[in-house]
Amino acid sequence: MRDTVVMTARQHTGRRRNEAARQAILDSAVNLLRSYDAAAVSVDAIAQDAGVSKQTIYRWWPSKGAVLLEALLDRARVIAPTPDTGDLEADLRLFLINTFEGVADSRPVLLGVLREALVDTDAMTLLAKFAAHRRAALMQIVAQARQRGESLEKTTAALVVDQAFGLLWYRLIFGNATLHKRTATKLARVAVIQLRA
Amino acid sequence: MRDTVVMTARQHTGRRRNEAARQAILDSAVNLLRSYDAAAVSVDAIAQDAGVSKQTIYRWWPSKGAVLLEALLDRARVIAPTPDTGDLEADLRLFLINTFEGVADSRPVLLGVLREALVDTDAMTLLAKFAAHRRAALMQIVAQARQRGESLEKTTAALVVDQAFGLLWYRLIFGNATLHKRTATKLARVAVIQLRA
Amino acid sequence: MRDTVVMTARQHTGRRRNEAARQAILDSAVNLLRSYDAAAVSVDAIAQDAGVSKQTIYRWWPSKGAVLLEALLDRARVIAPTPDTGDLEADLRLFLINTFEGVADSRPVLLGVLREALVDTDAMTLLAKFAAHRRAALMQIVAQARQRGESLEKTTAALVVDQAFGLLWYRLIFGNATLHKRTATKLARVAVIQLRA
Amino acid sequence: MRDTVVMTARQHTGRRRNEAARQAILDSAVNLLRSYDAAAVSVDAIAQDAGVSKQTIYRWWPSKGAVLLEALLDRARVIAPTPDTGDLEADLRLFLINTFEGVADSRPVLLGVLREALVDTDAMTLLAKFAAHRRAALMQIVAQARQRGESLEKTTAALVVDQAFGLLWYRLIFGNATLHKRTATKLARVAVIQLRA
DNA sequence: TGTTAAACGAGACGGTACGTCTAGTCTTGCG
DNA sequence: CGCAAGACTAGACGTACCGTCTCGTTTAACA
Repeated sequence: MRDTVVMTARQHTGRRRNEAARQAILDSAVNLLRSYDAAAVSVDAIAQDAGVSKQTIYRWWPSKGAVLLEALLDRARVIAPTPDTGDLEADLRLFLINTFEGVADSRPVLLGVLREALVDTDAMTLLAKFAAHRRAALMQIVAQARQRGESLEKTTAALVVDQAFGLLWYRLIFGNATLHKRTATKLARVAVIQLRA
Repeated sequence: MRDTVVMTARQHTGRRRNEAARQAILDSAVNLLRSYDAAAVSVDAIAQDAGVSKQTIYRWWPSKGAVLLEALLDRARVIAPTPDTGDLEADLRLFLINTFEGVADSRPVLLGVLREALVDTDAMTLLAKFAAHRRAALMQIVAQARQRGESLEKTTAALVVDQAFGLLWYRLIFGNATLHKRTATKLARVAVIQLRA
Repeated sequence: MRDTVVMTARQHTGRRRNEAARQAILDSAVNLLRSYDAAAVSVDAIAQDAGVSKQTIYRWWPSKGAVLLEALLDRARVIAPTPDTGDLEADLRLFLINTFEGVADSRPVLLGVLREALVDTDAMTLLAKFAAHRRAALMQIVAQARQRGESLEKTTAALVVDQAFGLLWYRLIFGNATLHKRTATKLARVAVIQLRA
Repeated sequence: MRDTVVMTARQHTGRRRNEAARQAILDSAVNLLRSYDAAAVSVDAIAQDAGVSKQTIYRWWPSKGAVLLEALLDRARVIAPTPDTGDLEADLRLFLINTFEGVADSRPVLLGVLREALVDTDAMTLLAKFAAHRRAALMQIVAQARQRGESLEKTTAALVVDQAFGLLWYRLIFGNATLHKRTATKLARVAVIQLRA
């Protein structure tokens, strides 16, 4: 679809994996998740849009969910780095602002991945791993503060982390409120209050 | 009928909706969601398990998601009442404990509903409405405290509410931590701290 | 449908069968068979069009096919009388002309009945009985000639009769040629030749 | 070979149609039509009996009727060849005997096809085409005689042909008389009389 | 320079579920 | 009891999608 006009068709790469095809697949996955109403993202559609055979998809990914997840990660500004400014609230604020921003325009992708994960156990495993990874990143910020001498309870930290990502997912799913920079700022502030209480 | 002069809303004639069938359908929906691997909850399966024709399901619900959602609500010990003890933290604690308890053994049902909602727009509308209703109940607790004279910011309240339900859904989805009574207690405590800060 | 504007609704007749309802049902059956694409003649449609409950249909007829068949017979100019002019060819000609004429604008009805008969054994029994009746009428013409002294073989007569009605149904079904008055005339002529050979 | 010629058409890629599946489907269609009460020939039943997915049927045929028709043709001992013995009556006799024989044990199949054709327009189109083909074959026999110098009217020929096939279908449908070899012989004789009259 | 084997496109296949449609039965309350 | 309204069971219909399975082609790497 995208290729019809300009490109002279992807080259075969013979025995080696065709990186262009991989990219085209991930692009198509994201595009379809974004453009259509979420439900309409079938593997056939991805394959067709990417100008790729369905088999090529299933050669490299075990399921649709896995494709979507990799598409998410590949694209993911979602993945905010762990800052270390020496100030707990500042670190939290930066992390959350980055995360919220990255997530904002990936909403359909994230929800698509979640949907698939709720259907397919394997996909859920992958997504859960990703979520764990993100929690670890946020925990790391608290750990840094603890290493600087602050006395912060570990149980509380776990709660705060889940509250933060919970807020994120909750609003992504239900769309009841936005995930602005201001929200992130406020969230960082109250998180610090909780942690130090 | 056509002859009668003043029509005060047509009398119901014809066979009435079979309430037993309705209950059987909702029961089966819940049972299947609970017992099997989530994916196996097909409309055919529900119909068969309920000893009902598929048509009877589609006569009363627009889609599978709608059935699951109603099953959820129907059963919902999920739906905790809004307590009013005169103490903010106590109210929050009670509400959250009840909510967590109700949710605990409904996990497969809730995730099934969520899955369907992510596929089916109508189902999502319904689920979102339900979620809004629950948020309102929690907000009500804060409003009660405000009426007792406490000065609590509304924006913060909204954030705290979404954090609480966010935590709930996040842990339901990813299963990374449980939703104990202790968690609810702790959550209530930190929520109060946030609100009063 | 027909009734909405003018009629003031059929009266209930209490314990006795409502003849108006019977007529309305047969009318609707024929109308629907004629107007729509044959396939759309459901019992619900007939009931609705006749302003009648489905149960009323099934109270008096065993199946849809039976309704259609009775509708056919009721309406049936199809049912040509057995003429007796004293001349074999003239009798045949008259009978066939009448039959063809009656059949011409009942094509959708006849095909509808046939369709139903091919699905429903009971309906087929009824239709076969009707067909036998019609064959008997045509045989009667030959019998009359025989009584006038003509020597006509019975086996041949049976063949000629089936050829005539066969032609009729064949052309009704496949629509490959029309059933004009001229066709009837010609058919009568060749039939006589066959019979006297 | 196919390769030697200049190929303008696109090369076939992809998995090729499974001929065994096609055969199995047609076999099952015929078997079910024969064995069960006509009505029980559902697409699901055919698919199951053939060990084939329903989608595979719908991939290749537009409707159930189309499958049944092809099953009929595929099997068709129905399709008698056009003989050319140099004698009109002999040719007719041979053709009709063959046709009757072929038709005899295909009765359920033929009626099944007819039933479907009366429901489904596409199927009717196919069946009508088949019928036209058969009429042409019979007409051919008359044409041969005309070429040998016999003066046979064309209009009469058309009538005779429709009478013959009409007889065939009429008796198939109503089962009022059999389609013996003797019937065919007699039919050929009277047909010749008609044609030469 | 061939030969081999992985990667690829196309696309058929089995399976499972969806939501729709009918036939025929059953139930309720009015007349 | 006849009737209108209309819910109910049973089961077929045709569609959509998943993940698997050929085919025949392309090309990197090896012989």
